[in-house]
Amino acid sequence: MTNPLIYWFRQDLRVHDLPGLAAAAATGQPLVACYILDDESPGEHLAGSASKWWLHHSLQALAGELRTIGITLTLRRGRAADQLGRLIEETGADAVYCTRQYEPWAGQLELELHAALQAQDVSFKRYPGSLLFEPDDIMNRSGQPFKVFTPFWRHCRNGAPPPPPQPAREAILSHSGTVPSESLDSWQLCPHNPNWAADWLTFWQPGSAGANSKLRVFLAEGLADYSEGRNHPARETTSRLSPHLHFGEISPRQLWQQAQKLAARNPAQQEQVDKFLSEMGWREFSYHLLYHFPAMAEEPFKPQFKHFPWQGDKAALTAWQQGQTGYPIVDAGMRELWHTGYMHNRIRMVVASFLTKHLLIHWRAGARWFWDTLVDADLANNSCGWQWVAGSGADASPYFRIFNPIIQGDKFDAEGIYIRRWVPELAGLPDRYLNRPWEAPPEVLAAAGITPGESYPLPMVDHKTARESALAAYGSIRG
DNA sequence: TGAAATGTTGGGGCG
DNA sequence: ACGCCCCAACATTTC
Repeated sequence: MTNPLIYWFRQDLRVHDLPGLAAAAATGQPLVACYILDDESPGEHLAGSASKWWLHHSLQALAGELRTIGITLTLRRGRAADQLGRLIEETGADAVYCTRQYEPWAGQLELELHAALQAQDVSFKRYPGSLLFEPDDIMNRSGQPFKVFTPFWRHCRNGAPPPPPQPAREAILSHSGTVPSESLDSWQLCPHNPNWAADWLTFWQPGSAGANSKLRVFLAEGLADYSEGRNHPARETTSRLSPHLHFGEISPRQLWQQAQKLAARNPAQQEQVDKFLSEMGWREFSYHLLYHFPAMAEEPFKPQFKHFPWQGDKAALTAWQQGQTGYPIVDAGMRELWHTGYMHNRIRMVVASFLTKHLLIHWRAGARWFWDTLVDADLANNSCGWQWVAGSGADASPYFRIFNPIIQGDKFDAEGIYIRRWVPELAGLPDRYLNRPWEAPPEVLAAAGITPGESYPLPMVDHKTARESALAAYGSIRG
């Protein structure tokens, strides 16, 4: 009688193209599939509210998929090390397999588990599966990690392409019999009182099926105009795959392969495909940076930013969070985030620039808010993205690249579709005043039913003044 | 994956 | 015909 093997699901909530799971199946051992809700190991990087909502539904989807191949997903709550130990005791498993994670806390946990399990004669194996390229494989000529995106990505693209996804195989896993499981509902990952996610399932479908459907739609409809269209928040040109990628419901290798296939069939779209792949490249770059520089989530990558004169205006932070800054494009973005758990990437840059530069609020305050409210909250992308905007990151946008929220709105939401959707109190304004309601003549405001300062806030800061203060603040830390 | 300030050029109105 | 001014359009530099 062979001992069972535990496959420990983490941020790899899929069945297909998952090397660790394939390796587990290849052993021929009976399988115990588990997910452990660990509130302790992540420390302050414990999943936020929107992520928890997603996790609930994603686990439900995964359990369903596993069921179709005869496997029951066992749910446990507690420290991963404790729960794995308990499962080993209960089942007599002699091995634990999982997919690697790259967050500093997660890497630390993997090391500890490796030691602890080995001491009990249980083998612990971790496999790649969340990235196109492993961080240890991508180094510059002097053996150091890349700190600039362009050479990083050139290096990745010039080397061997990522291996193609593994073909789907059916019913290769045998289950090890019943192992007691907690109930997903008892974890209460979904919000209630109030249930702010009541309608989220109408636009999100967590799980592999939802991921594949998003990919299909993107390849068929979004990709053709990706390069330009991706900048326009009202267009449905972006893939919206980020939460699916974060939870590992679809593998990046699959995205790579499908996009390349499409370019092979239709060479005219190569430029669009390359752009899409390079966005995946930014994801890789962030993961590699966080892996090599684990302080990235807490500390500025550029040390001089330790002395940046951030301001801690609580009321200003609240106005930003609630989408009440008086700058329509900023407010639209913040409200999209609050209502859907998502924000278009272009607008993320705009609101992040506004928080760190117009309001001079620390990027970590913004990162924390995103962490709690985004369904795609991801430590690598979030930390690197915020540091990029704030100017403190590796290969960051120069500090003085201060987005003008008025011009950004004019340029990327020229017809005002995005603003009218998320800031409906401005819907009656003609396009030319949508991004500058304070300039609208009284009769135009009256016709649109707007009372500045009441139905919609006046700008909380003057753009020109704020820009000058930001430049002065930056001047104070320049070497 | 910016914006604003500054510089340059060239066309048109006009004395 | 010419110089002058204005200004849009574009280019460069500066933050």
